[in-house]
Amino acid sequence: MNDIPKAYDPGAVEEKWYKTWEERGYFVADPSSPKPAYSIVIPPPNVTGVLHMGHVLNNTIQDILARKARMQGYEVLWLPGTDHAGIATQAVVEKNLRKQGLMKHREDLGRDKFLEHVWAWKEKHGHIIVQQLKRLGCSCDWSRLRFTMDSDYSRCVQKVFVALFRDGLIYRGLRMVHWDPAAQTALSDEEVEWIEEKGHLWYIRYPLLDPEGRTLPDQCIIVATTRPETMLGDEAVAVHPQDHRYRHLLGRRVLLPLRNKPIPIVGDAAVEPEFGTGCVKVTPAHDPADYEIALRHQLPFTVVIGPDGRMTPEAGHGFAGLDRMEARKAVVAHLEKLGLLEKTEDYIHRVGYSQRSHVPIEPRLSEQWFLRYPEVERAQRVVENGQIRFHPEKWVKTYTHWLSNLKDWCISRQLWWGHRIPVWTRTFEDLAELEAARATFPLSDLDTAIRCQDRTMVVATANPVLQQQLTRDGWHQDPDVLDTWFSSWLWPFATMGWTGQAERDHQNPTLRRFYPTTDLVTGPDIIFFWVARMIMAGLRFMDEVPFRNVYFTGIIRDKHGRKMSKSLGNSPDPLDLIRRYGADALRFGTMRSAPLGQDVLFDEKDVELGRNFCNKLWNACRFRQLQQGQAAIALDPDRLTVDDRWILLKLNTAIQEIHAAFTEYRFNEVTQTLYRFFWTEYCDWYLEAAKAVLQARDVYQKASTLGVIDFVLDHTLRLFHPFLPHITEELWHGMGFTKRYPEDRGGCSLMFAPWPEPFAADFLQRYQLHEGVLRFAEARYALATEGRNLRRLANLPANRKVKFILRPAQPLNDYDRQVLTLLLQAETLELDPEAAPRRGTPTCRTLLGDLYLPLEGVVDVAAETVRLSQELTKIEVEIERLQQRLSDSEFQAKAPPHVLQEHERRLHEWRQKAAHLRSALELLQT
RNA sequence: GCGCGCUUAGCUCAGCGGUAGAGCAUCAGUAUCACACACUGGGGGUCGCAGGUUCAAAUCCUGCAGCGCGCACCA
Repeated sequence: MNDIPKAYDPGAVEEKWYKTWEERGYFVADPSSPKPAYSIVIPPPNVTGVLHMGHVLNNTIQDILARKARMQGYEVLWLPGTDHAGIATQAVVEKNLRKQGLMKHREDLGRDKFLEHVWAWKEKHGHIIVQQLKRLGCSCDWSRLRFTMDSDYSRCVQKVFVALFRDGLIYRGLRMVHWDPAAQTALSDEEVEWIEEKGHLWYIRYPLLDPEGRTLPDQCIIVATTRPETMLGDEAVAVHPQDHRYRHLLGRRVLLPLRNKPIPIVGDAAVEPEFGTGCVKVTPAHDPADYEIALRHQLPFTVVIGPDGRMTPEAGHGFAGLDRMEARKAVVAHLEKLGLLEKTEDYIHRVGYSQRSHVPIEPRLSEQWFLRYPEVERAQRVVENGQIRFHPEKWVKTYTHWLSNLKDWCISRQLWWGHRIPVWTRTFEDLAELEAARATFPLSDLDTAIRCQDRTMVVATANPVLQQQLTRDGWHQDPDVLDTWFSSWLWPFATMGWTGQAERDHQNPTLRRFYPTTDLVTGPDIIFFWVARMIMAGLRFMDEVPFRNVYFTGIIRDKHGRKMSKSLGNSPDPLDLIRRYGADALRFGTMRSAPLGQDVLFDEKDVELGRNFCNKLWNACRFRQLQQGQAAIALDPDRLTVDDRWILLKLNTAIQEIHAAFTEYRFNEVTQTLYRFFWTEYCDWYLEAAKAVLQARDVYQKASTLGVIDFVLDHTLRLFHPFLPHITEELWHGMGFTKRYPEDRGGCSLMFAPWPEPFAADFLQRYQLHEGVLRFAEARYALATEGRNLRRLANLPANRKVKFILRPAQPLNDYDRQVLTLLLQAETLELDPEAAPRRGTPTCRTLLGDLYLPLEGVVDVAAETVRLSQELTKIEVEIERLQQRLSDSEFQAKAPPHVLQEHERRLHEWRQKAAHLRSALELLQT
């Protein structure tokens, strides 16, 4: 017991307890438990990723919620898992294989071989993030670890696809999509980041042709463009049909420079006459707006930029093969040489970048699969009417705005790593043959949906037998995979074993108990990608919201407010922080600096503070352990000192504040309250005062105080446990608190000890815990501070024992005197109602009386005179202000009585202080 | 352009109608027997600007400015 080390060393303690909890199955959720249910599903991290600060913030919050719920007596399911992260993972593996020289392009290996490599990569790296979450202390039910590419999960994805396909919400079509030339795949609208950039507006002359197709000297139409390289694919020039500058040219043609191709001038209302020259070059295959114009005017689609971002042969000699950015320079150079570049203006515009590969996206015309979102209105309603609550609430607006401006979701990706689209097609010789084939499909198979167009039959199926058969029979399976989010949006129920068969799902104990989940904790950056879509999927397939509350964290930034990124090198490795400071320290520091709804400016200092705090907690318990003597088991009202009552009241206040903060998900406030209570109120004041009893000989009194200490520490450890799970568990056992609780409620582990509740009224009454106690205790603490200041002013070192004299303004008993002596670090404190100071005696006035440091001549008279005069001036200003206030008849008439009283009390206090200062000054002068 | 948020001590933020607060940083002192990852004391703010409401405004209202973030097909 007395060999507890002076400094807390988290390393061994943390690993030991995590292992114990896991081995004893404490994290496992039992659906058959009689307790009420509490559940969270983890936002699945990338399976091959590593832990970053965002994960730390996010998962610490989830762990706090889960651990608190367990203590509150809930059966807790925190369901963990990982995400296959299509583009990111495939890109990493491709890069790796290329580095190893195993391939140049994935086609070199072929689909099956390539996927073997990805799976091998997943097997190799997949456990890393899980291990890291464990190291952080996350109390997930690991027996239920899920992966979005698990076979069960894949079946869910396929079933959902088939169901939506059957309902006509999923369709395939030729569309202009956002194309990522680096990953070479289509993206959804949400995956494009619009970044404002400095660019140019190039004004290009397109020579006008006469009706016979001959060039007309000096007659040109000038178009303005930010992307001159696309002109190689122009098929028209458009003007507003009502624009009288150009109306007469409608129907005429211009000669497309560099390609020497005649193209028409068309009238289209989409053209804004005010912008540029009022003439738009129309590139149907490379611009969404131009695509629409082209459809309206039946223009051809000439593709001049290939899927890899290089110019195609269609771009013509001299350009074909160039990268689009090189082509831009080349086109401008050529135009300049030909004298067709009218002018170049600087221009700030927004360029779409792929969120994944950070290259400019390229609008591209291609066949893709789309989803018309289901349950949109209901999804909007459940958030607006509070069935799902957002914290902070401000995100509701963002959410509903997005939902009311939805476009269909492009769900196909030209990748190999992911859920392959479960669609097989076959084109038959004639309709009769098609009908014959169609008749062979059982209509009762809910996992299969069929659509026919002409002689082509499209079969979407999640039925594995049928899938194999179709492949065997030579049907063609769609080569694309689904957007990763198309699997993530099913996460809350697919992870719980959803099958889509109502009866089976109804029997599923996990779904029954734990769906809908209670809380979701995630970043606002994926409100559209994930949160909104989960709500839609939940409503569609479970007919119930997926969660009751969504807590949106802030984004973790560095201490300068910059986003954390690998290239900036400002992203600390959480595992390194854990090694150096401990997981508890990291958790506490992160939570303490993370206010609700605001970005978190992370500083390693926060973690240091967390470590220091753990050390403080450790030593406070160590101090208790080092005390000899027996502690009272129950608190004895007759033996409680004023300090005991004070700390009990402060504890109650802290519990109340913590409850209030938790109901609003204000985790940083909880940590701040805990910090203040434990460090300032308990350690700095209460423990120091309690030493008066602990150092005395009265064993009964000492037992009582030790009882209070144990009572407070017991509560403190429980309150801290969700934030600092490891150290609190260690101390819970070390202090022997397990003996105070039943086996399943704290006797074996702090994890299941009861969550502290504010004290009941009869408790407060029995121990006489009321306002008056606070006043008196705090007056004594204020006196201590004043006295320490006196000592400081007299330049007396803190360790020099000195005598203080107090002329008491109210009776003080011997216990109070002893406490004050201790708090003042005094040799003695003499209570003398007649005390009259000699000249040059440092003195101050407190609520409890005038305090003297009877050491003449130790004060620097000049300096002290200045200081006191300045203070007097300040006080006189305060008095003046208060007097003015109080003499105002309107204030007298309208201010509530307690405010009036408070002002009068304050005025009295200030006047007392002023009077004392004046006499102190006088004492110095003479 | 529309919407949202922020602006309080050197830094990060609390406070949201009745004497301006915390942590860190800073300055001074301390090896006191829980803790130097500590203790003690101090200094530091006309609460972005301008109006208004009120007996009383950092706090409520209006306008302005600066910063940040969403959303929007003006090439």
